[in-house]
Amino acid sequence: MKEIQPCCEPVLLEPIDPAEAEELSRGFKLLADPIRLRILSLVANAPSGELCACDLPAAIGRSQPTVSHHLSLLAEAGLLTREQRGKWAWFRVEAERIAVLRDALAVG
Amino acid sequence: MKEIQPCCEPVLLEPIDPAEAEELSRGFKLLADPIRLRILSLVANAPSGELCACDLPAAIGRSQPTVSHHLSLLAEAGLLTREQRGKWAWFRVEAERIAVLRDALAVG
DNA sequence: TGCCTATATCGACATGCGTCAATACGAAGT
DNA sequence: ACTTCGTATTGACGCATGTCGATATAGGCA
Repeated sequence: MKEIQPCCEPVLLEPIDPAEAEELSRGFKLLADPIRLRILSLVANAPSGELCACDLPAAIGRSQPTVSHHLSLLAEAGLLTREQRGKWAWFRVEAERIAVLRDALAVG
Repeated sequence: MKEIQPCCEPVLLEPIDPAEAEELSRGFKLLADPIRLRILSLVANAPSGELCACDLPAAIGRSQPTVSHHLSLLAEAGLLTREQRGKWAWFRVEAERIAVLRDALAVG
């Protein structure tokens, strides 16, 4: 639905306006859940750089609908990209998207 | 209550375990609100490096209790430090704490 | 066609959280 | 002591969200 924009001034280095704060907070909300962080970590550290959704419920100990829900949120925001291969869905991390959030926390 | 630990492996560079994910997600939860981001930005960009709580309700357009609540959350987590001077409360950004969260998003 | 499996969606529930009015606390000044 | 003013706390409200069971969708295979 809403992709995280590759914009946004660094929060600590320059004043941000309400709109930017709203935008950035939407990004951090996605990182504000331990399951989603573990999903990102698992995908990022997969040997091939991608991970099949089928492995995630067992790997993180949540139901398939719950995992599917989190994957959708991460993909909608552009933090993950989904590639359907046959009946399996493979995911990769979109590093630049995460870098946007990281850079917003740049310290003087 | 819970301070953000200066620990935590980079999410994208090495696998994180559930406990680290829990810990990190608590940190990002604090950044997952536009009002708190604006507070951090206002304090960080204050000319003297510190800001009086008294200026915040007008600056961000929220009630005094709401601002006080957010300030407490940020201070409890160590992202802000509070200094009471007379009846005024002055806040500073604890840059290293925020750097911990930023570094967790390090990209290969 | 029919079955199996991987994934998505729906519906419902409990919990968490942002918000403010009202109130309490606390420090400085008269 | 009393008042004033900045801040913290309480209580209550609505809304968002994480979760799962049940169900739907869709692709591969026999």
